[in-house]
Amino acid sequence: MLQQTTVAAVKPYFLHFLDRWPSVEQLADADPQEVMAAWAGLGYYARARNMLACARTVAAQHQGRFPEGVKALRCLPGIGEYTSAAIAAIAFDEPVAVVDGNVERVVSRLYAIETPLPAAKPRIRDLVQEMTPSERPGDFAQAMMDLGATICTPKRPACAICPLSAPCLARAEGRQEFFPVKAPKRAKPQRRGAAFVAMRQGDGAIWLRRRPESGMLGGMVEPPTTAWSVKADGAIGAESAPFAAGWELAGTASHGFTHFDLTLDVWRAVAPADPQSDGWWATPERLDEEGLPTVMKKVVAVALPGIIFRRRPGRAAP
DNA sequence: TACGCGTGGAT
DNA sequence: TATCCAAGCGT
Repeated sequence: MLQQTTVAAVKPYFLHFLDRWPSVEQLADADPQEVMAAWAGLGYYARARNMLACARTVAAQHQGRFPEGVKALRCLPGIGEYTSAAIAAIAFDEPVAVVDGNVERVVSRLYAIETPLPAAKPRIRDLVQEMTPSERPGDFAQAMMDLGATICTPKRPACAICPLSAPCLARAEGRQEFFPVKAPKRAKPQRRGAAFVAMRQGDGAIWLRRRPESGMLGGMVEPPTTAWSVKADGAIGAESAPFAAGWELAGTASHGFTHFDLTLDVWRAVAPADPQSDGWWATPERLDEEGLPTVMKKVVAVALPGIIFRRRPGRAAP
């Protein structure tokens, strides 16, 4: 959960998952759709699929206990170089280099590394491996990460109280804010599409479907949307709807993803009882449990201004 | 190696 | 408002 995600965002999800699936075996036996719904709002949904696959592997092939050693850990789904090293060092006392974004920043300043990231990663990993003590390597790893998170921060690092200020080469030159050097990132393209929110007469249930397992929002629930194409001028027409109905334009929903910005035209209609399309009806009370990703909650909110999503772990309803 | 992959808080 | 960035991974 903590991969590329802050502790504050993760905490309520983590507590809920531990409560709902307290052991590796229980998670391994979980309903995948329920796991995806429980992850909704946390982002990077491949992590949820990987975590479930990881639990199944640990349960089936390792008697429900995580294997010791970075190499065995590294073979598990969703556990890469950082996570395998963190588990090995913190849980199994293995003196391996644990390098996350915080440590990259600390070390790049400590040695004033001019090579841009991510090209500098191998060099940083070697330096951290040299620094890692054989005694309490897990505490060392967490101390380095916490140093980066609380003192050696991206903006305005607190060098005055930093235990590494004396040997820090960047600090000596007064250039700490210029590290780490990063490769330039490309501009975010704009994309456009349409979403179709169909309501059933009577109970106001909404027509939903599940997205393909791979790709954007893989395995997540949505009101039907078109493909998201390179931005064109003007609204996308109701002829793109998954079924015929009295579609009317309700507005637009915008959402920024990591690598593009999306604008969706939101169409609304009272639909036939049987749309003759892949999907299912979800009543307003059930919408929370369906676990819509954030962009889809925005879509529904545009179509139905009265709707309120409650179960966003740890956050007030919008 | 470079890119695809979410979301929300801080500045 | 715009930008950055967070306990990265898989392909």
